[in-house]
Amino acid sequence: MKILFFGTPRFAEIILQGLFDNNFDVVGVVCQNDKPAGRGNKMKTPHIVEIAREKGVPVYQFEKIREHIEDFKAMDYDLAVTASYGKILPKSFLDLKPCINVHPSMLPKYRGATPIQSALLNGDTMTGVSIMKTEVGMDDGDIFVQKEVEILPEDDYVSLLDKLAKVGLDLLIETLHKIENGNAIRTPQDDSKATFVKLIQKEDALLDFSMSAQSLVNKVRAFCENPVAFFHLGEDRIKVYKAKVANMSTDAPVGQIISTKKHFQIQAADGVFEILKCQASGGKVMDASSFLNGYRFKTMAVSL
RNA sequence: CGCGAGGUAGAGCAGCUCGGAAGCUCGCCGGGCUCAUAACCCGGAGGUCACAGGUUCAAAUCCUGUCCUCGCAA
Repeated sequence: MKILFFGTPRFAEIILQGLFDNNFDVVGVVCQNDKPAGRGNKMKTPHIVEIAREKGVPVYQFEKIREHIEDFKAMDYDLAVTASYGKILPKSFLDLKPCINVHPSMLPKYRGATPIQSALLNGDTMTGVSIMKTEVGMDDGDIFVQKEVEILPEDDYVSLLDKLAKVGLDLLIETLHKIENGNAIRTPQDDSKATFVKLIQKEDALLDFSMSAQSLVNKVRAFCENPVAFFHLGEDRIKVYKAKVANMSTDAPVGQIISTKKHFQIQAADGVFEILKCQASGGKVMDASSFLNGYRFKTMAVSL
């Protein structure tokens, strides 16, 4: 069975690599265009391109899928597989050949672009992965199989994504075999239970200390890779990569920095938020003790 | 040529404006105090101040070039 793979970021990389490792016949990889990124706005090629090229698999970076329907018609493949491709596939493409999708949530919960972050933000203790038929609608196709995955308190976006991708790979392989053998069964989603999650904006990552300490920690966990939770301290912007709820209570006002000696602690609405790993503008990411060793506090209250 | 910050001991920083004996916090090693400790006290090791040129009696500090790291914006 010849597979045409669609996907761009890390989640897709893991799935694609897994397909290669299990000797699936991937005949092409479609991913997003090179984009100007970082300092100097140099063009950056998605990392998945390297993974594909290592295997000698052709890579297609189409700006608009619907303008390349003829190209797809000319390709020799049996099934399209998508894994966080990042764009909605047009009906004209979906009508060509069957297409299935790996979605990191227990559909119909968390349809949309940010299921992993949303589960963390909401403090969920369980999430999962679904393999489904790709349809024109947003993540609303029939489900082949799905499996729950536990979210541990210490999980963050990166660790959870890795877990979900691995489970997703297993489920995908299982489904591919069933499709090949003609015994795949799929069941419709219960649309009445569907929930949707939106793209993340940079401002969503601002830490508002009038929220609970746990929800602040959840924000840090959800955004640890991008855009990274942050707050303003005087003129500086501090990005927080890792944090926990400190087991203590004070009567300090919200946003007050409680300790800068051994611990970097800030008062939140209902408790104390402790920073474990952070970064100031222009500086490197460092653990709290290193940060506190050198940082010169000009103010002891977070700008709200 | 998008805007900006920075490279000084194992880590994080000050010193640079106004050139003139390398400092601070933490860690590490040794000793002391303590019922005890992430606490406290005393002592110690550890740095060609990113690299290369230049100016100077003298450069971490001034000038020129190179390499590297990072924040913002897209």
